[in-house]
Amino acid sequence: MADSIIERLRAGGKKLTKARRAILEALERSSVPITAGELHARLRKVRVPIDLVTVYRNLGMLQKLGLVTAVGLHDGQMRYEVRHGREHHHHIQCRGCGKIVDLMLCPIKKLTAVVEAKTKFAVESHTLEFFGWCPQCR
Amino acid sequence: MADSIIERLRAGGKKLTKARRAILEALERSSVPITAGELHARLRKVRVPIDLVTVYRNLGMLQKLGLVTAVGLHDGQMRYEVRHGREHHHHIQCRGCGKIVDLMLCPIKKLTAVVEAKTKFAVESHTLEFFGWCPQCR
DNA sequence: CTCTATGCAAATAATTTGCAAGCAC
DNA sequence: GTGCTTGCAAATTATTTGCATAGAG
Repeated sequence: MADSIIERLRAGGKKLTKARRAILEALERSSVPITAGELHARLRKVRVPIDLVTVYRNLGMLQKLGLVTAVGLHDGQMRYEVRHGREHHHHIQCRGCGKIVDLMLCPIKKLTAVVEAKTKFAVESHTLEFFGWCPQCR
Repeated sequence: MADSIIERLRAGGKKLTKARRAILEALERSSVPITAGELHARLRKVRVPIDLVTVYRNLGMLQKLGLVTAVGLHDGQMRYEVRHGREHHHHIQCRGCGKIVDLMLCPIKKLTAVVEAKTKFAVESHTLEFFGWCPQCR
């Protein structure tokens, strides 16, 4: 796990517990965003006796620190992925099998100024997700 | 309420009930997406005695028929807006007061071909939401 | 009349909160 | 030691489902 993550935790007055370390490592292992439940299941499979509540609490905290990003794919639950040290990107999910694929692109940056001019809002973030049918399902 | 909506309902084997008409009218009155709960509250305020369950069931059905669109703004609940007869667009929500404003723009159409080429998915839809701070809250 | 729609109660599912005990620093 | 953390139980919130009755076409 990157040193800078530990620094960011310290800067937020957070401690590096066993549970927390396991959560961060599991998140870093995943190439696509996963739900709190999936994360919890993966940890238990590796014999990390952790409570689901702890997973939720840590995901929330990591999000506030900007180390993790939440992704909502409209299926009733949130998914989370490491943000720290990874490039900003978006996703596409298959309507058939639910598979998620990273899309290493973002056409929004140039648009932010337009949005700010139109709305007078100070744009802080955005979400962009695609839905469709993967090669196997279509 | 537009005739074509009634036609679309009929085409789907749906009836035009009092509750359904009220839901559609309330949705058409709203300029921004609203939650099932908000919709329910507005109907009761106008003395339309309808059950929350009926609201949910109708929103789900209208979505399947393509008459309504679901918008997820990452705050634990879905919002819905009329799609039929309105132009495709996106939204921005204030992190402070929660206010939602329509953004009549969409930079994604041109991008769809790129995404399809990259992923081999057949892209069906997308979501794009902005978050930031409105003039009053920043 | 027939089939869809609704209300009411109850069930799910995801996520959050309270509190006492545990662990990092 | 002291304060952040965790586990366990319980509460919340959003949404869904079962079933008998009511209503549209």
